Amino acid sequence: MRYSHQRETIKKVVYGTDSHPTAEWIFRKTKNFIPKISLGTIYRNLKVLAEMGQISVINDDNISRYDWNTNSHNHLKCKQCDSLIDIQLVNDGLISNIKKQFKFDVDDVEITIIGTCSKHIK
Amino acid sequence: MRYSHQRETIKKVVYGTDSHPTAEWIFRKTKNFIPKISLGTIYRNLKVLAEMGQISVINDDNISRYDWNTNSHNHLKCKQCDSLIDIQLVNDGLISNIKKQFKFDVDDVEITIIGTCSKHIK
DNA sequence: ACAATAACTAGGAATTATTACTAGATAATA
DNA sequence: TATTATCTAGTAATAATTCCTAGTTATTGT
Repeated sequence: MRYSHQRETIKKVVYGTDSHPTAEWIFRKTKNFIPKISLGTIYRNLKVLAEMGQISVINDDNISRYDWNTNSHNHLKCKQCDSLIDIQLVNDGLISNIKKQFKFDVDDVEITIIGTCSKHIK
Repeated sequence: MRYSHQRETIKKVVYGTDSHPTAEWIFRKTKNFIPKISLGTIYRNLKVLAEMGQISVINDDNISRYDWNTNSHNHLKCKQCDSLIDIQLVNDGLISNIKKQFKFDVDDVEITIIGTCSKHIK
């Protein structure tokens, strides 16, 4: 893996937000630093960064979002403003329970809680 | 909403499997009954069936899968064979806890457990 | 049963997100 | 500094899904 200015810049952009941005958003932001960067470069580097475990990919309504936070965590998804909020749920017994009950080796637990965030509740 | 032979057939196809099929799979199956049906008709009717609450939509790796089971339930997703297995986890306190802790009105809790299913564990 | 009509369909074009391809640019190395 | 393997920009291709339209069909009132 060779150093690349593009990849480092993309990484900084992802690390600079909590907004779980899409590739398109990252593209627009990165263009502020490298105006001639192409969308293909964004996708290719997001993929390798994910493979290297430096960012994680979130699957939201058939579009990929990216997250600097690679620790296993969960999301509140607001239907009204479409935002994703990070939370940390503790599911102590869950993994061993699943393993016992279904003979299923757990790698990851994805929990997304869908509803309405505090901004829209009066 | 008018009766439509196409929609009824699509619904039967979805209700006839536990495999969480994609639109493409449903298209192929439905063609056995209505050879000239078009993919657009499949998508349009899957959408209205979902809006009517007669089927549910699962978001799996940026492709939509459909499920006759509209009760809130969870999935085990096997990395090896890419299958989705229905399970029912009880999260009693979770919803009221989320509401209290984050002032977030919960509509639905999506839990997908990713790993390796029993078929691949010797 | 029949005509009027609003909703539905087939077929294809358009859109969106993403990946693939290629000639030229650039980081690593000797 | 020359070599070379990897990377990029730009563009074409692909995949999933939605949109559009002329023609078809279920429904409703007669």
